[in-house]
Amino acid sequence: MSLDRATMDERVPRDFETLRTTILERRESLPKRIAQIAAHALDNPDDIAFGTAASIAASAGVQPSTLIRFAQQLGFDGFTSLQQVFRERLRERNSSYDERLQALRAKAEGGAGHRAIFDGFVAAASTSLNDISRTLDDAHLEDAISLLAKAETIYVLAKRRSYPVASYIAYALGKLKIRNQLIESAAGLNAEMIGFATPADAVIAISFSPYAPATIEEARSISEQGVPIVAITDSSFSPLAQFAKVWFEVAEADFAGFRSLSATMALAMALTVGVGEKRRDTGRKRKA
Amino acid sequence: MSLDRATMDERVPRDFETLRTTILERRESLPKRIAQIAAHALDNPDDIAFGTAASIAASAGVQPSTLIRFAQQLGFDGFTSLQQVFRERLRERNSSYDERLQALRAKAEGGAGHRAIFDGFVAAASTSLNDISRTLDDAHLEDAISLLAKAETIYVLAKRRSYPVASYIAYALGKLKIRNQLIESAAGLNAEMIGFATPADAVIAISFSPYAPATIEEARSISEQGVPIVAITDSSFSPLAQFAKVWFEVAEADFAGFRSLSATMALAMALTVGVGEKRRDTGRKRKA
DNA sequence: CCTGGAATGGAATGTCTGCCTCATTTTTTA
DNA sequence: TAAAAAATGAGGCAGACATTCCATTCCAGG
Repeated sequence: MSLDRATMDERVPRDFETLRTTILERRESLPKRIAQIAAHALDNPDDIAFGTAASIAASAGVQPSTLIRFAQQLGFDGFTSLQQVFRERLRERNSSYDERLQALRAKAEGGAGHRAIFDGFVAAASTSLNDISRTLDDAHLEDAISLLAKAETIYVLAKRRSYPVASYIAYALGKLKIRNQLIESAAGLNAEMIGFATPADAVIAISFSPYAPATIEEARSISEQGVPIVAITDSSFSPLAQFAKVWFEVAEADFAGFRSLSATMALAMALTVGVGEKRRDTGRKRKA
Repeated sequence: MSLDRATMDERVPRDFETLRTTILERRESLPKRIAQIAAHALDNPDDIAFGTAASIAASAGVQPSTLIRFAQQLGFDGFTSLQQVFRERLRERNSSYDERLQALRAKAEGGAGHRAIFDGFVAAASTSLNDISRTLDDAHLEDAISLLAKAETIYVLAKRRSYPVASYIAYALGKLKIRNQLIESAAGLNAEMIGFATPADAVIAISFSPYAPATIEEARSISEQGVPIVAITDSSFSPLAQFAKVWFEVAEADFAGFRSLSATMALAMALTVGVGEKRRDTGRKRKA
């Protein structure tokens, strides 16, 4: 009993990723019905893991025998061995994101020592990132970037808890050679600084509850001068929202009374780099 | 055809969590062999999902018929329906952390528009958090917190990219009523400020490659005064590490040339709140 | 110590499984 | 266009499967 060389030389994919890559590589060269199964398999891996050859074949619209031929073509000795790979994928895949977070939170609440505190902040940051990734509105992002990209100078306005974000935005804008002005409260010259802003400029204002009165006041004053504002805040009732042309609602999780900044940071970076890219593109177009 | 009332009234657990709870509730009242299976099922849910009645029974050390009786006792009409619940659990559990990150990264690389940039930063932040969660040394954390908790004044030293973290630490320490001094470069009075520090104080210094020369220089000068330093940096070759009593290696992922700050932030928060807690505890002990 | 009923073990059963084979169709090659 | 090769469909078969049934064991109550 001897298998032909081609079959023997072929390494049988033992893990899902390899299998996936193999299938995608050969996609073009596969017979019609086999390709049909290949597509179905990659689209519904869970069905392959749990179904029977007959049920899978039916839902892929082919004969069971074709399914077996598909498996054999990949180097498996039958459908069952192929199925093992799909099952292993479910079995070995890490605990879900939620389970991981739950574990972290459990450690943070029940755990002793300072490691628990650390875990709590990591969990809060992860949760925040997860939330914003789900809820961020693409259109708002585009609008905000367009608005900021047109500005001559970008003013960055934030106090207290939000100030670290503002300082990072200022740093990043500087690195991208985008003219910007961080409005700090240090020297008490904010009113004068704000006075320089014109409708050709733009503002990134960041404030979360409890809103720093100074931030609100400055935002009002600068919006009355006709300067468009992009706001990052935490609810639609935020006083910042009413002054803003575009505003983002960012819900940050908190731990030990300190809210995370990770989601706000990610958004801030996206805005900054987005503006940088947009300016480069526009610049190129103008030159051309 | 009529089922007896007891069976009819009993709601069949349709999801894994309900099933789990039900089993744990009845644990005491279950016959020996059935309990044996119950324990095995909750300990090896994946095996129940994939195995056959015979294989599961064997690995639990019972007869297949007992397995079926177990399922029926829970209100299922057979082993197969019970198995569905275990399979559903695997099917519905969210895609793994890695898959989620890969998807984000894929979108960030392949995707168009500014959403891709945002996804990239979220992915970088998640990766960083994940990494630090794995690699952070609990002992270092304890050491650093002890060191900082004893300090009369905590000096916070960071420039450029790390400055946002420093400003957040300063903000948080302030909220916790812990005396601290942020060393900014603004007024050029850093040397004088540093001169005030004594060995009874402590420093949190943050710097990543390319290390801001000023930060290094100030760290050196302050350590020569005998002030202990807790450093957050990115490699053991960092010039900061040599001056530090305790140092943390934080590997931040980057996107579009900007490194994430999320891991550093989480660590910074943990240090800050950890010091706050330690001080409260010590205060209580002293009073008592 | 007996006894009735529940719990358990193990073999019997009928269904369904994966896989093979072979006839038929489609595609490729000459 | 004819012949050869590959791909496909469909039925059949051996084995594995979940389940049932019945004999045996265990255990509480008298």
